[in-house]
Amino acid sequence: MTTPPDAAQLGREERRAATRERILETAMRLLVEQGWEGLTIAKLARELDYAVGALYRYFPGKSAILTSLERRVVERLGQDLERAAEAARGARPEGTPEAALLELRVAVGVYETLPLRRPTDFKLLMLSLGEPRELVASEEMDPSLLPGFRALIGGFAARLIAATAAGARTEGNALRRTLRLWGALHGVLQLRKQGRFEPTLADAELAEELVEDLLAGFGADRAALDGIRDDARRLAHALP
Amino acid sequence: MTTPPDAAQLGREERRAATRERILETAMRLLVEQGWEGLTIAKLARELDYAVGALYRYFPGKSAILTSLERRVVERLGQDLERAAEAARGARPEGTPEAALLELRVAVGVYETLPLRRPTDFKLLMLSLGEPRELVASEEMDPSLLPGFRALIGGFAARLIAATAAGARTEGNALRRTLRLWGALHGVLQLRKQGRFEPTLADAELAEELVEDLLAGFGADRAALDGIRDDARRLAHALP
Amino acid sequence: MTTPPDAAQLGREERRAATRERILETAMRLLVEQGWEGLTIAKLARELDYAVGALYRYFPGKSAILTSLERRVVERLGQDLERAAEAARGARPEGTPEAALLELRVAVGVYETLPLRRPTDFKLLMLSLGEPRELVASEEMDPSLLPGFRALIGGFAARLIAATAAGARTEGNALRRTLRLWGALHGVLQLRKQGRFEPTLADAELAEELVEDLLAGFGADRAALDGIRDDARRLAHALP
Amino acid sequence: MTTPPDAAQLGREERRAATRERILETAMRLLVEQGWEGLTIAKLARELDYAVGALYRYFPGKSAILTSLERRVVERLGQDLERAAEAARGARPEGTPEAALLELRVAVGVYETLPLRRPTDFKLLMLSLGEPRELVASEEMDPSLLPGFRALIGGFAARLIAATAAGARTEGNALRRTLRLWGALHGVLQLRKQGRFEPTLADAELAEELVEDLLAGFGADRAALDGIRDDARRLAHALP
DNA sequence: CATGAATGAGACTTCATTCAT
DNA sequence: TATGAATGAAGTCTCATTCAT
Repeated sequence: MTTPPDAAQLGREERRAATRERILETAMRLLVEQGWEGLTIAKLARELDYAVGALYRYFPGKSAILTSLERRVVERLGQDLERAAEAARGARPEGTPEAALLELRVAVGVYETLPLRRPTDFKLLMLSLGEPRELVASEEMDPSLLPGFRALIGGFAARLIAATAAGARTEGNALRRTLRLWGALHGVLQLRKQGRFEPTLADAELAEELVEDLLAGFGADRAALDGIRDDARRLAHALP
Repeated sequence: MTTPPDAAQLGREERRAATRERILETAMRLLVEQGWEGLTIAKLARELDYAVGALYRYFPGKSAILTSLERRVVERLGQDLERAAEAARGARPEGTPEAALLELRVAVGVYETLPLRRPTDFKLLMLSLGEPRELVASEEMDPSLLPGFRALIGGFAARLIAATAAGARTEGNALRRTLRLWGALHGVLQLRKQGRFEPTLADAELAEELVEDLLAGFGADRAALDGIRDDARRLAHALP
Repeated sequence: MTTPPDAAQLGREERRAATRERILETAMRLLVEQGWEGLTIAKLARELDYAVGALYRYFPGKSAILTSLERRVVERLGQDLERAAEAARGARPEGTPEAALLELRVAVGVYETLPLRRPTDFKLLMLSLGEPRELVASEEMDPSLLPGFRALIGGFAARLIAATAAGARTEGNALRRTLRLWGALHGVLQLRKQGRFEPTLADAELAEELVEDLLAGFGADRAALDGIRDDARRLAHALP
Repeated sequence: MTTPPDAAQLGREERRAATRERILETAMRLLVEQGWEGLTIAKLARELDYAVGALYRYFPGKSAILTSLERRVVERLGQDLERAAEAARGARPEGTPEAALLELRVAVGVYETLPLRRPTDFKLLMLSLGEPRELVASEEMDPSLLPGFRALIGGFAARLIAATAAGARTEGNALRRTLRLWGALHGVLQLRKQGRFEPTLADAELAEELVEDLLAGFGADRAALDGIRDDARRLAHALP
């Protein structure tokens, strides 16, 4: 039942993966451009210059596509976080409270700049988090999504702990603080959509202020936050 | 030629309004139970034991129903805020910083407890705020929704200003702080849906912690926050 | 089973007739303004400031309204013809070929000017004659329509015969000529709708030329036709 | 990567065209049998033993079907005219007045015999010309219909001019005469539907008489018309 | 692997008609 | 008589999915 792993096969597998990727790319674009009802299989196929039936060779159905989209978003966010950590590492003398705070701040900045860096990714998250019903019925929910999600949260929490250890802020449950930070930040970013009602809502600095408020609320020193602000911004926006 | 302009007429108007209400009630339930695509005219009619056509005597179309739902939610939230303000007024000596802080804290609590007090209302807000695309196309968006929304925000902001004036917290732009507070709170509340992934997310105290963090970040005294916590909880949960 | 014909009853009957008339008037307007699908019972009732159900006290159904509309058109056309004959009578010395020709010409003019004088009536005729299917299913077709129609045709034919007898034109089957004349005239008038494709089609003189061609084809003298043209025009347009 | 661009490909295209044809055929039948409201997508699908959705792969909507039907009718009429001209060419010595008159007469005969040769096509024209409102909203009216229509009219006019040049009839504006002829002929043919009221109306010779009347009215010699009548009839009826 | 024809349920909306009040 | 709430079938169109080629 196993297929011979020779060159031809590999080439085939690779082409398959590339096609899957193309499909997901286009699906994501349609999704955020035209909303849920804008993503139809027929439109997707037309956009890809494919036949409708062909898509079903790559995905068992529409909801599988949606699940894959969600996973991709989570994965990319994880990669962003890693890259950001690396970039932040060298910006301050290692081991200092400031270094730990900057690393934490940049990690938050990764999410903060998501609507700018990957608007479609962010919109998908909005869709996912906003729907009272699950996007994809729980039974068919790909369980592999969960670890990715956990890893993300874990990464944040680790940085909070590191910052604490470095004396940058007071004690407190790191996981809970992470979740508060993430939820709050997402909530504020999400308000941007309502900018047509209240222009202030579309304001990009609203999120930055929130993050500083919260970190200050967690015990971080306002002066220290001021000191790293420019570097944090630069590093976060420098991400792909 | 003249029609009796009293009892009979009035009765008819009243029954009409009652029917409208019933329709909205049921629509709301379907919406939050089954999501956007779960609310179909046919299902709504079946649930109401009505013929499909009958609904169109009460609302010109599906989007009119959605708009009405949104307006109702905003209106009720406004009423909640007023009642909460009244209730909070007597709980502390008037004019003291604590009184101002409590009033502010209870106002936030109104939103904080919304998922418990009016789960369907909250879910509708989630839906509204979460959809990247507008629920109802902007052109047909009932403009009367906007003032209600503005009034809500304004009410919050006024309380922030009052608290500041009473010395309960440091200076800062009240409107921007209101928006941050609201967005952040909504974001954290919204995470509860994800409780199946991460049980902590369903935790009711997460929101409370966030609010205290933020108010502290705005300059409020942690001790004062501790002092009013129980009263604030009680007053907010006592709302209908 | 007969109702007492006293004053009150009569008044009631009269009011009933007046209401029927109002309904027909409005129905006709909707019909020609918005086409078949533009005439709906609900719209009709709204326009009349009536309840839907009320209309069913005056007409058993929609098709009864349509039938009544058709009858009214035919009746009014008959009245027009009578008035026109009367008016034409005095314009030329009685008994002369010219008098007979003028009377005939004016009778034709009655139909020729119908689109101007009663646009809605004419459009209804277009609708009736143009639909391959009967407008109103034959079974429910009011048989009283037929006599009116026959009378109309008969009136025309009589004038053709009179004109022949007076030497104004050559022999030929009067009924057949009438039908040819009527059909041809209607056909040309009907083309006006296509004026947006070919402006000439909207030209009012096209019909006049056709009538003269045909009468000439029937044997009438071109000079005589020229001689009565202005009077014929004037008399036909003077009708209500 | 290249797909076989021959047999298979062609076969599919051909089948597609054939299906389109089948749809149009059936639509035309329903249309003329049951009128505008008799042509519904559901009925059409049922008649074709198709699913409703399938039709939308061939036509973007109902009005596209109607437009296509109209175009087909106009196109076929144009082809008929060409064939008839060819057939008439040899029947009389070239260049004689009689040859020109015959060619003209046969061209008219093409339309005259349309109700017999292509009853459904004629009924569609009745529908099109008879509806006061446009069948298909002007904006979505396929502009390619117009040239076909113009060409048709132009063909008639050219023959009238040719006949005049050959001395067969007196001077007069050819285009206007064409339009009169066409409109009048259509009007008389259209009366046939009313045969149930007045049997004479169903009479096939009524149209022939009209045409001769009109051509005579245009100045043609009655004797010449008599001389070509049989040939004209034969040639016109010989068309497919 | 790819195609695209076909399915069929289901979406929203309209409308002539009935009937309790 | 008049009202207007209610019916329910029918309208057009969409869409995820299947399957023979």
